[in-house]
Amino acid sequence: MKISTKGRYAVRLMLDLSEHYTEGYIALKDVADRQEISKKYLEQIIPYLNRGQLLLTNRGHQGGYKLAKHPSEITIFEVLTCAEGDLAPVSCLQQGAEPCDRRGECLTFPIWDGLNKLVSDYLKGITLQDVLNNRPDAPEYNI
Amino acid sequence: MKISTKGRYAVRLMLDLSEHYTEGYIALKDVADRQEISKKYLEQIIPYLNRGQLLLTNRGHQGGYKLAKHPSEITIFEVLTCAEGDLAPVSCLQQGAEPCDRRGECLTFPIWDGLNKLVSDYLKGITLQDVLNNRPDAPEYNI
DNA sequence: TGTAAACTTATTAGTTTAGTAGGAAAAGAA
DNA sequence: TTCTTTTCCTACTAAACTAATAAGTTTACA
Repeated sequence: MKISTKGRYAVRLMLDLSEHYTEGYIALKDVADRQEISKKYLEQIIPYLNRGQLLLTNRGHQGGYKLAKHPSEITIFEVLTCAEGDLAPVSCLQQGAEPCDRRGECLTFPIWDGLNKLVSDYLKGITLQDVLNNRPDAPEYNI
Repeated sequence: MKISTKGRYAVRLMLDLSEHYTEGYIALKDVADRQEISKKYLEQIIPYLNRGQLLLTNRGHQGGYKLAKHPSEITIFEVLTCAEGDLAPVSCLQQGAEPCDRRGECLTFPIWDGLNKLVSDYLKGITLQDVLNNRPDAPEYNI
C-alpha cells in the first residue's frame, strides 16, 4: 500500500509549481533545488504529467514549466494517477481489466472495491490549492 | 498503492478458515485446493499470521489450522498488517518512524496522514464475519 | 513404523524502484 | 553565427521486492 517516490515527487513538483504559479515558467533546476530532489529524476517524472496535460512547457533559455490549470483545478488524484498509474489496490479493479475467473465466488472483491472508492474520493477531494491553504503560514486569501 | 498477493492470499486463507470455523482444525491442503493457491506459498504466509497470534496450530496427522478468535473478532486490518507489514502509504508515517528532515516544511504530510487514517479505519471496520455475511447466499444468522 | 500434516530454509526468474549518465534538440542571448 | 541554458530522450544499473518452487525436517496420530 505504499506510494512510490515517483508519485510523491510528482505531488511535490506540482505543489512547488503551485506556489510559484504567478511567476511564469519555472526551471526544473529551481524546483529540484528547493525540493532537494535529483533534477535528473524529476525529468523522468515530467513526461507522465505531460501525458495527463497537467503542464505547459517552454524549452530553451529562460524556459521551464507552468501548471496547465489553476492549482484549485488540479486534484492530488490526477497527479498521482498520472505518475503512478491506476491506484486500484488490486489489478482486477483497474480500468479496463477483464473480470477474473473467481469473480463470482470472490468474497474479497467488495473489500477492495470499497477501499478503491474511498481512496479515490478522498484524493479527488484535495486540490493543490487546498494543500497550499493548509500551510502553517498560509495567507487568508491566495492568488 | 497495490496490495500484494501475500496480503490478498492471507485474507482469502483467513476467510476460508472462517467459513469452516466450526469444523476444527483445517489442513492447509484443503484451503489451497479450495482457493486454488499454491500450498507451498501459503505455508510461507502462515508464519506472519502466527506472529500476530491469529491462528491456532495442530501438527502431525489430522493437524491443521484454526482461527485463534471468532471471525467477528478479527478485522481485515489485522490480517493485512500481519501479512504485509505497516500499511502506511509513506514510510515516515510508519509505526516508530523518526520524523524526516523536511517534516516542518512538508506540505504533503497531511495528505498522507489523512489517507492513512482513512484506510486504517475502513479496514478496521470490516471483520471476517462481516465479509461472510455479505456473501450472495449468506444465511440470515451465522454460527 | 508409516504417513500426513506442519515447519524451515534456500533458491530463483522476473519485475519494480530509484535513481545515474550521456547526449540531442530547441530557443533566446551575445 | 555561436554560446548558453533549458527541455527532451534513451540507455543503463544496483538493489530490493514479488511470487513463487524446491527440498527436506519435525511432529504426532494410527
